[in-house]
Amino acid sequence: MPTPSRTSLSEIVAAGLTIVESDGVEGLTMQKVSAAVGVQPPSLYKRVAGRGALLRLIAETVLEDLGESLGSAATGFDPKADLRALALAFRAFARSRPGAYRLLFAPLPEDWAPDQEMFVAASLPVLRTTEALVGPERALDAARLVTAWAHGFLTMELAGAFRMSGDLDEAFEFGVERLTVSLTAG
Amino acid sequence: MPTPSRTSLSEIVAAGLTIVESDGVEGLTMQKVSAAVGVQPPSLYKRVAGRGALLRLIAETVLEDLGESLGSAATGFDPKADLRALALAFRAFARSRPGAYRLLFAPLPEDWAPDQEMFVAASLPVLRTTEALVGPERALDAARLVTAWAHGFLTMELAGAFRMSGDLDEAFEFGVERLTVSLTAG
DNA sequence: ACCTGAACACCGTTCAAGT
DNA sequence: ACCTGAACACCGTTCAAGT
Repeated sequence: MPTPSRTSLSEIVAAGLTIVESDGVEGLTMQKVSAAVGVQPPSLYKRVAGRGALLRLIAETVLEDLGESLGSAATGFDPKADLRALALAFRAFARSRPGAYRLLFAPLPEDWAPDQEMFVAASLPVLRTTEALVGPERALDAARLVTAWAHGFLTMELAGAFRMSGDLDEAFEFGVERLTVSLTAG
Repeated sequence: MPTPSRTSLSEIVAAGLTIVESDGVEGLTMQKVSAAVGVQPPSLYKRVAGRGALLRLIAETVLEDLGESLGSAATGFDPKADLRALALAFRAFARSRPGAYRLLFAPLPEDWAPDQEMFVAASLPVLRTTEALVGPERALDAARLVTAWAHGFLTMELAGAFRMSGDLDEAFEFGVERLTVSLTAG
């Protein structure tokens, strides 16, 4: 006699996302997730291979959201304006969902990092913009320069790693400007 | 009747550093540490407040090492050459000790992040170099641009986040060059 | 087919008891 | 003064048993 389903994979992922945001990656436990969806911990394993697999699913969801944010930030008309818009969208995303953002680059247990292609897909708007700026030859190097800077900046901002003195907004704008210059002067 | 000490704080930290390097931050358990120094887990609490405190001590050790690496990379004579040397030293450090490097920016449990001033101290060579390049006014913004890029690049390189196509060494050199240009053209 | 309780191997941490 | 074993509250995960 079949037992009626009391939860679903998407509900589990959604609950996990909420927990990651409030308690961080370390705070995501199968027990919290199971409690959030109204089930006992062992039942989760009917839908998810384990904690690592769940973290990957959550991270992939976040990557999709990030990709959408970036995708709608770039217009495709003015590459210099797009570069700035992408940077601002990136920062806005990380600041509004710091837990989710941190998950993307957190050292996940046992090779549960999200699929490589999902990172590529999410950063496609950046690659298109740098291609418009520096041409196809250097587009990838330029995209790496920009994304590395943006990611590093946000990681350090979220970690409070440079709250020394000075305005962080200004520091970010400084970065955008100089990067834009360096990619258009070449 | 006093029991003879069977270990020491420095031995514990050293053992922890080794474990972080081999097993990652998540892999550092008090049990592994205690086994490595030849003691029972509860004994560690005589010298260290807990796992978080130990991680902080380890991270501070790593920060000191990084600061030394950076400090000996810059000569102080040629700021442009120093910037490149700093970037290469930074990358060499992260690649030779990825576990230790990752620890620096890992989300540590409960506010156990290393002291703010230790980050500042470690990155002082970068600040001195950018000051020589762009002047005292913009030195901090410029240092943040460089360190954010370098940190972001290494985080993504270590995470395998952009092993797509293309040469990573080349991408790194591209970044150094463009950043140097952007900081000397202003 | 899905859920559950019990169980196992692991955690961090506390504490009374030993020397 | 330092160490230990026992204990506690928590983990992730497996599995036999229920419906």
